[in-house]
Amino acid sequence: MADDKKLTTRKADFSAWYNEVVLRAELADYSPVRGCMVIRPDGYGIWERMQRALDDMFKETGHRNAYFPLFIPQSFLSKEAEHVEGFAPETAVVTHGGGKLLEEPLVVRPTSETIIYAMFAKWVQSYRDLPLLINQWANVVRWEMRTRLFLRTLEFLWQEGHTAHATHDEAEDEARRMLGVYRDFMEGYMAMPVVTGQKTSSERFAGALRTFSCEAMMQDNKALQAGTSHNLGQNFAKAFELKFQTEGGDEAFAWNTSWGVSTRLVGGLVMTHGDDKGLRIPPLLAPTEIVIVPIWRTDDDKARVLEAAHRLKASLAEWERREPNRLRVHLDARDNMKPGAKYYEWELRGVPLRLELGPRDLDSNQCVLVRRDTGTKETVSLDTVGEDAEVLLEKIQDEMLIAARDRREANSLRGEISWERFKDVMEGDGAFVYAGWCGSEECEQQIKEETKATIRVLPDEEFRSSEPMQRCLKCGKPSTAEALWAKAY
RNA sequence: CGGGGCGUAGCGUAGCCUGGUAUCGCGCCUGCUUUGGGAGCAGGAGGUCACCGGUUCAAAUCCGGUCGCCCCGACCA
Repeated sequence: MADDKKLTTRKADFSAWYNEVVLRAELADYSPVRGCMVIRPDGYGIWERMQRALDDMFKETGHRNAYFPLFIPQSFLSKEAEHVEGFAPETAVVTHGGGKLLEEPLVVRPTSETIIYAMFAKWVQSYRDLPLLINQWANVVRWEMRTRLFLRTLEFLWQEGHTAHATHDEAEDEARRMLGVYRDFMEGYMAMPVVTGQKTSSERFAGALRTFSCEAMMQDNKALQAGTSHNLGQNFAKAFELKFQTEGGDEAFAWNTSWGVSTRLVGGLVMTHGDDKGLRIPPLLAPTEIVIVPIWRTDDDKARVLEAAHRLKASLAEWERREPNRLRVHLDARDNMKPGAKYYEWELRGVPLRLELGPRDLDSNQCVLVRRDTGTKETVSLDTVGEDAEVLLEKIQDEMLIAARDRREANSLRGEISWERFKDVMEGDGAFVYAGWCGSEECEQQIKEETKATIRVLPDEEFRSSEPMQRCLKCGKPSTAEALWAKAY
């Protein structure tokens, strides 16, 4: 009986643990359609908070939201050679409408570059129309072979930013800027540290000049590509006649960028912070930050504790915290469950702070605050609980990021590494390995075949090792770039 | 698409080999006692045994087929 209440541990089976947490914390459920998922209110609540934060950041950097159609004429996809090659195999295609065969099949968007740049071409005539900075929140469909809740489903929710610029350098700056926005969000809100850098040509987005990525380490030491930003060069502009007149009167193709993050981030959150008790949600993304669990013994106690708990909830919800928005508080007044059972449930659901309130507390005008991340308890006065809770939530947010970064660094390897040792590491517990690379696709490919590890990114300077790499991990020839190797989702 | 596993109540399962009234736990409903780390007792509701066909007096069980899901690989955010 105790057994089916316990989660599979991360150590015993990380993949099973992940599925159980997602299902039992009610983030999502399997749907009647293969490979598709239903995002339940607790999961969607996290996504909504992610959306809100990201959307504000996009607006601050000058972008505006728009919406483009779900259906894309099949011919559009074919206009950019690499793009069609990359995405055609995984598209869903509508061939019939209203019972009739369509003249041209419609692809359900796997991503919207083609239809968006076709529209940009209509809207841009002059350099004065640039830059054009657009974002859309949408669903997309990719017919994947194998799916996993949040990490890879046939349909998923995301945002895709699409911009057009007058010069290569402006586009490059934009792609870089948005990668930075992603990083700020992932670290600041998700408490999920990332390594940023550039993808090698084999991992580059289909149709892009350069792809930049944020890579996060999950608790099984595998990498999760959490967000990408692409400098598309003029590839799509040329395919869709996205031209403008320059200041000097010449005609030129625009330079594009695109960048996106998806509901996959929710999966990343689970695998970054979850523990063997369940989910741990960083306060800034938690739909509920504080759960009040009232405790009573007698009917008299029950009445006065519940009354006090309602008042406490109201006063916490009114608390004028320094950051915008009020404390998000839930009172668990269910009377058919004992407090202990409630504790387990809210721990599973990942609410960052639990507030216990019982007769003894009331008698001394106090309550108990329990942190979900560390399990530590502290007793605080009811007169100051709003401020105490606010301070504690900020602390939890900060310390979750520190803990996640410490874990990543503890599982990262730097410096000279032999090929044999590298293989052992990848066969064993896995790691982020910073190692030299000769720059050849052959070595990259061989390493992937032999170890399943891939180059996640050629890391940006701040992540690179203090000593430059001398030799390629595989072939021993002089290294041309430091690479971050890991197995990936 | 290859390999493996599985479809029995809301969830998890036993039964299948050897055909004969559908098993248990959790959850749910009612009542009483409980409530500071997963409550107890009593009573109760809930099932086209994935689907189609066959064999048989009789099929969850045997035979044939179909569908679906999960896990592991090749593809990918």
